[in-house]
Formats: sequence, C-alpha cells, structure tokens
Amino acid sequence: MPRKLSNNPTVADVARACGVGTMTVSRVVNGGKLVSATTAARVREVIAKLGYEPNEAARMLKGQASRTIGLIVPDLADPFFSTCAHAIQQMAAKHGYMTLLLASERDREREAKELMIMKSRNIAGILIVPSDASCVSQLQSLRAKGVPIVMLDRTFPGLNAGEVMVENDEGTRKAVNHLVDHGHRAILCVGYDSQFNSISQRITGYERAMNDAGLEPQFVVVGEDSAIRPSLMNRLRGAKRPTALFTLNNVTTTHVLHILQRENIQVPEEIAIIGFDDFELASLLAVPLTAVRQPAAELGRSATRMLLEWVRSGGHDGPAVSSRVVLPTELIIRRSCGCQRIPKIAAAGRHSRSNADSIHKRRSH
Amino acid sequence: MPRKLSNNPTVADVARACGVGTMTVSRVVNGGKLVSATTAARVREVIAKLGYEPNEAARMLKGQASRTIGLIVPDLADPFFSTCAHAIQQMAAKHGYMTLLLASERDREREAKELMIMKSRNIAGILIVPSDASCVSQLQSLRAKGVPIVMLDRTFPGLNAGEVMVENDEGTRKAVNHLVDHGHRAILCVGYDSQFNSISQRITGYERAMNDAGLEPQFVVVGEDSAIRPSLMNRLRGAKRPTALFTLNNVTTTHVLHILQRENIQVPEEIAIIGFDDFELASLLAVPLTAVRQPAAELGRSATRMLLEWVRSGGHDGPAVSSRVVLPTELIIRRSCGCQRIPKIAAAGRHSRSNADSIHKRRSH
DNA sequence: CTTAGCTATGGTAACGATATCAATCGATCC
DNA sequence: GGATCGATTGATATCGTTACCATAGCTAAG
Repeated sequence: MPRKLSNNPTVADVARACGVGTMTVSRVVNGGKLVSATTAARVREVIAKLGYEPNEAARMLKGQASRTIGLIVPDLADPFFSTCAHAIQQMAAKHGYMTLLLASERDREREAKELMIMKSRNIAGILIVPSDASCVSQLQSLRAKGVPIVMLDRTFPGLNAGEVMVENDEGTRKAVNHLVDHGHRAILCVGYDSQFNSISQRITGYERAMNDAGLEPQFVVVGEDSAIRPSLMNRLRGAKRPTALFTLNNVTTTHVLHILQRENIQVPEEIAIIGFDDFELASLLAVPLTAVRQPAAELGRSATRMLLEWVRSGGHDGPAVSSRVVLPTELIIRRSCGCQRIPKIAAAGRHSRSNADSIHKRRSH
Repeated sequence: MPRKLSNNPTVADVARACGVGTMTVSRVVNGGKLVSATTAARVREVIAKLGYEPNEAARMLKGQASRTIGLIVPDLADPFFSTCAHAIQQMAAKHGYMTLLLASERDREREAKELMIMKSRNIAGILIVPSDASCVSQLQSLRAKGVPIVMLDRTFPGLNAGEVMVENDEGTRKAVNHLVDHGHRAILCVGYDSQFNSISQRITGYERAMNDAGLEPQFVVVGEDSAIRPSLMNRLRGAKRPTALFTLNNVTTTHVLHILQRENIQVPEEIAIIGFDDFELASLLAVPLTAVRQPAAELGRSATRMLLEWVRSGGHDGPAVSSRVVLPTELIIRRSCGCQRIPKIAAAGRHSRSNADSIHKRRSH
C-alpha cells in the first residue's frame, strides 16, 4: 500500500483515529457548539497527539476567511515603516492573524503586482502605505469584491477604505512655532516632492504657520532626495540665508544632517533644525535632534484594530467603527532647535525614562 | 450576510470562453511547451481579457511549490534584521517568490507557533534567524518533510540546513586589536548572555584576541539588556577601571551609549568604545562610532540565494550548493575608538561617498 | 402514541488547479 | 496500407476543508 508522502495528518486521519466523522473534527477545530463535551475532549486529545494542524490552503480554497492580512509598505529599511510593521505584525498575531508583508520599494509596478498577488490569495484584508496613486484602481476592484482595506500614513481619495494618519499639520505647526519662538525669521522647508497627502499636509501646515507668523515661506522641495544637496547649499550661500530648517521626514532629516556635517556647519549655532519624524538615535546624535514624534507603533496598532474589526464584521461595505483616525504628534525638544541644556534636577541615582532625554545631561562642570 | 466574495474567473471560465479544456489553460499559464502556438495565443488573450489570476490556494492544496518562502526574524524593529528582511524580500520577489514574514519577538512559544503555521501552509522553504534552541526539533520535522531551511546570522547544530553567518571571530579580533593598538590594556566586553553561537563566537574571538595580546579578558555579560547598567557602572567605578569597551551588538551599543551620555562620561577621552554591528546613524552620533560592519543586506541575499537554489533543485536532502557561507566583516573606523579626525584632503566640492565618513569632517578652524 | 423540536453526528459535494491517463489527429516509415 | 510516432488536447480523480443536507436518537408537547 503506497504510503502518503506528506505526513501531515488531516481531518480524515483524526476522524479515523477517533472513530468519528470528519465534520465532527472540523466542528471541534472551529469551536463549534454542536459537539458533545465528551466527543470534543476526545477529538482534542487525538489532535494534540497527532499534531494535527488544519491546512490553510484547503481552508482558503473553501472561501473561508484566510486568517491572513496583507501589509504593503514602501520600504522596510526605513525605521518608521519597520516600526509600524512590527506593531502590526504583533497585534495581528495576537488576534490569530498572519501577516503577509511585502515591500513595494516605492515602485508603482511592484505595488501593482503585489496587490494582484494578494487578490489571488484570498487575503482577509489589506493594510497599505500606498506608494503611488495608481494603486487606487486596483484597490477599488478589491473593495468591490468585499476586501476590507485600510490606508496608513497617507491616503488617496476615491476609495471607500479606512484611513489612519497623524496630525501632520498640527505637528508641523508646533515645530515651526517653536522655531519662531527662538527668534528665527527665515525658516526653510526641506524635502522632496511627492503625491502624498501626508507630505502635502506638512507643507501646507508649514505655510500656514509661517503666514500666521507674518513670515515668508521658503522651500527646497525637489524631485529626488539626492537633489537636495545642491539646492540647499545654494540657499545657504545665497542672500536670504535661512537660519533654521524644517525637514519633511526622517530620510530627509538624516540626509540634511549628513550634508551639514560634511560642510562643517554648526547646529544649532549656525543653523537650527527640526525634523518631522523622530527616531531612536535622535538623542545620541552630535546635536540631539528636536523632532516631531509620530506614534508609529500606535499608527500600526490603530490600523490593525480597524481592519480586524472590519474583517470580523463580515465585510460590510464600509469600515466598522470609524473610517478615519488621526493620531496626535508630539514635539520632542532636544538641542538642534537651539534650546539650552537644562541642568539636572533629579537626585543623582534617579534615572527616569522620560522622553525629554536632554535633561539628563549635566551641565559641564 | 457575508456574500460570496471571490468572483474571480477560474480556469474553467477561461476554458469555456476559449472553447478548450481546462488543462490547456493550465498548461498555458504554467508555460507548458505542449500547447500549439495559436491556441496558446488565444488562451493568453482571453486570460488577459478576463483578468484571470491562478488561485494560489488551489495550487498549494495540490501540493505544488507554493512560491512562498517563510522568514522568521526575532525583531523587525532592530535595524539589522529589518535590513536583512528588506534584502530578502527584494531578492525573493525578483525570483517570483513571496515572503511570509513573521517576527518571533524572541519568544520561544511564538516561534514554535509560527513554525507550525508555516508547516500548515506548504511553504516552499524557510529562512530563520532562530531565537531559541527549542526550535530545532520543529525544524527537524520540517526538514524530514523535505522543506529546505536556511539559518541566518546564528545557527543551531543537529540540523541538515543551510547556514549563513558573518565572521564574528575575525571581526571581533579586528576591533580588539585596534583598541590594543591605541594602547588600551583594560578592555571590557559588554553584552547580554545568550545561547547564540554568533554571540559566543564574538565572545571567544574577544578572549582569543585579548590572550594573544597578553591581556586579561573582562566581561559584563548579563542575562538581560536592562541589567547592563548597574554592572557596567560598578566596573567603571571599581578598581581595575576599563579604558575601553567592546559591545557585542547594536542594541547593547546604543544602550551603553545612552548610559555613558547620562553619566556624562566622555568618549573617547574617558573611555573608548567599539561596537559590533554598524548602523546608519553611527557617523552622525555625538561621537561617531567605530564599529564592526556586518553585511546585513548581503547576508539576506546570500541566504535567499541558497534557499531558492535548494527549493528549485526540488528538495534534495541537503542544501544545493554550499551548506555554509561565512561573510567577511569590516572595521569602520570613526572616532569613538580614539582615532583623530583626519584633515580633509580632497578638493572642496568633491564629496566621495566612501564609508570612512569621518575623513569628511574638517579639523575645526 | 404520535408529532414536532431538539441535539449530536455523518455522508457527500463542492472550492480551483493539476497529474495522470487516454484520445485524437496527422504524418512518417517500412 | 498499416503501424508507429509525435504533438496536441480533454476527461477525470485528487488535494483537505467546510457547507449543506440527512439521519438518528431523544425529549416534550399534544
């Protein structure tokens, strides 16, 4: 008798070993209430003994909820996204969902292909940090099939999907106002152009804050990150030299810091800088960076929560609870904005884990 | 009511629309050579028109190669692993493979559960940065079923699996020797204890390098990262105060840097430090960090290459080409080891993208 | 006692793609 | 001419699970 190669036990194996039918096993596995307690116990025992695991492929084939959510992010190497992904993965797992994580590499075609893949996999729902407006049509077709979708960090219109963003405008305003309070009048906004509303919200937030302060907005917003250097240096050597910078995201921030370092421009003495998006090492930098902190992990968690509720509600034609969440941002003040070090107040030996890490640095003798 | 979700066209739909059999369609889709050119063209046309995509679940169910590889990493928020994951994802996609990415959170049970999940999903192969020795038995059972497995960064014995590591010993030796060359005699090795051979290789590498230099090894290697602070401070206040630190990974490095910052201990004047594992912002730190760079992306690529070759070879009972790859490391010299800034030599305006970023910093006026 | 209404169970048919085998059609070869 | 071969194609069984319906036993109501 030809033994089967795949040793994975199936419902049939379990059923045979228990002397019951496959449906009974299936019901036990799926927590069905229509099984007697004694039978259920016996089945569970055999399941444990054989190490049975339901075959997800077969479940999917039957059109079940696949217990897998798809996540598409532009770039896993960016700490902001990897933090999001981490939180999402964690929360999804807590609810028994797997995460199919794909990186679009900011490439329109990759993104399209990845959405196709998800379509062919009976994904229960999709979380996406969209990289290109062209994804909307594909997302629409997925929505039409009843697949719940939540967009993170940035959104595109024309889609009945969930949206989780941060207060880009308000966060920017805090940053700009802080620079203005320091007496800066020429504050330059630096970043790269994009179709994303997250960025445009930061840009308009910057404009409004500047206008409200009676100042004239100035931009170095170029097509590509690598194009920043010449434009920026041009401004810094030009007539209306800015005394402060506001950078639109963490990639730009580190890019600009590298430039300033190489050009030997002192921060904050020669130029102050505040960046949008905080990162872990910001406090250990040569000049600890003042930054607008985004709750990356909470962003991921909120989005996952929204998606899973929607998935579980059985795919109504709209997000379950609230279709749009906007999370607050926080200005983390360190040194790059020009704020002085604050003398240590707490008794020696106490080391609170507060966010305002700068206060822990003693004034030099 | 949860309506039927997938209206996706199937092989049968395509076949009907073409007036051919389902097998013909299947053959066209899979690039079979046994279809006439004219039929193939017609089928392809109809496929495009209907937007047919093969249902991956059905394929998996049939026991086909699932075109998905599983990746388990301890922690996505760690830049080292996220860089690996990024590279893996990219290379897998290039070869038409999806990546099922799971984070074990360094938790034994999570890891075990995730491996179960992969088992139930007809994964084509597994890449794993193992978090706990207990995973070996599960991996063995997967290997017994013919699933190719490659371990990254650290390995456990007793498994016929591929292995991709870095030169932990040699990298450590370079770091220690460099500190010795700076005249340091009391060099303390700091990190947290673990079952991982990557760490133990670093530790023995450190010991050997110290012994070779006629110096006595000293350790602060504790159970948990959070336990480092008291032990470290104890040493720094003690009799044989170390003049240099060697930290075993990037988490420990940043942890230690935070401690030194809070205690207001000057690097490298009061204490020098070299860390194992470089990271992007190392050059922008208050004191640019000298570090042993691991080729994280290359690590991921090598492992993926090995796995995919193995997968494609149809699952022989061993890794296809070479079962073990060891990648070289590089000592990136910046400032924290005590090396002076080197005056800028290149003409102003030239900005090479060399790794040794420290040379770009001009001597202060 | 019968009928309806339970509960607990099992049989069987899908889901969609593919391996296997068989069938068809020319065309070639002795 | 008949046999053989190759290329092309299709019918059917199968993978493991669950939906749907059927069955059996058993209680409560009429």
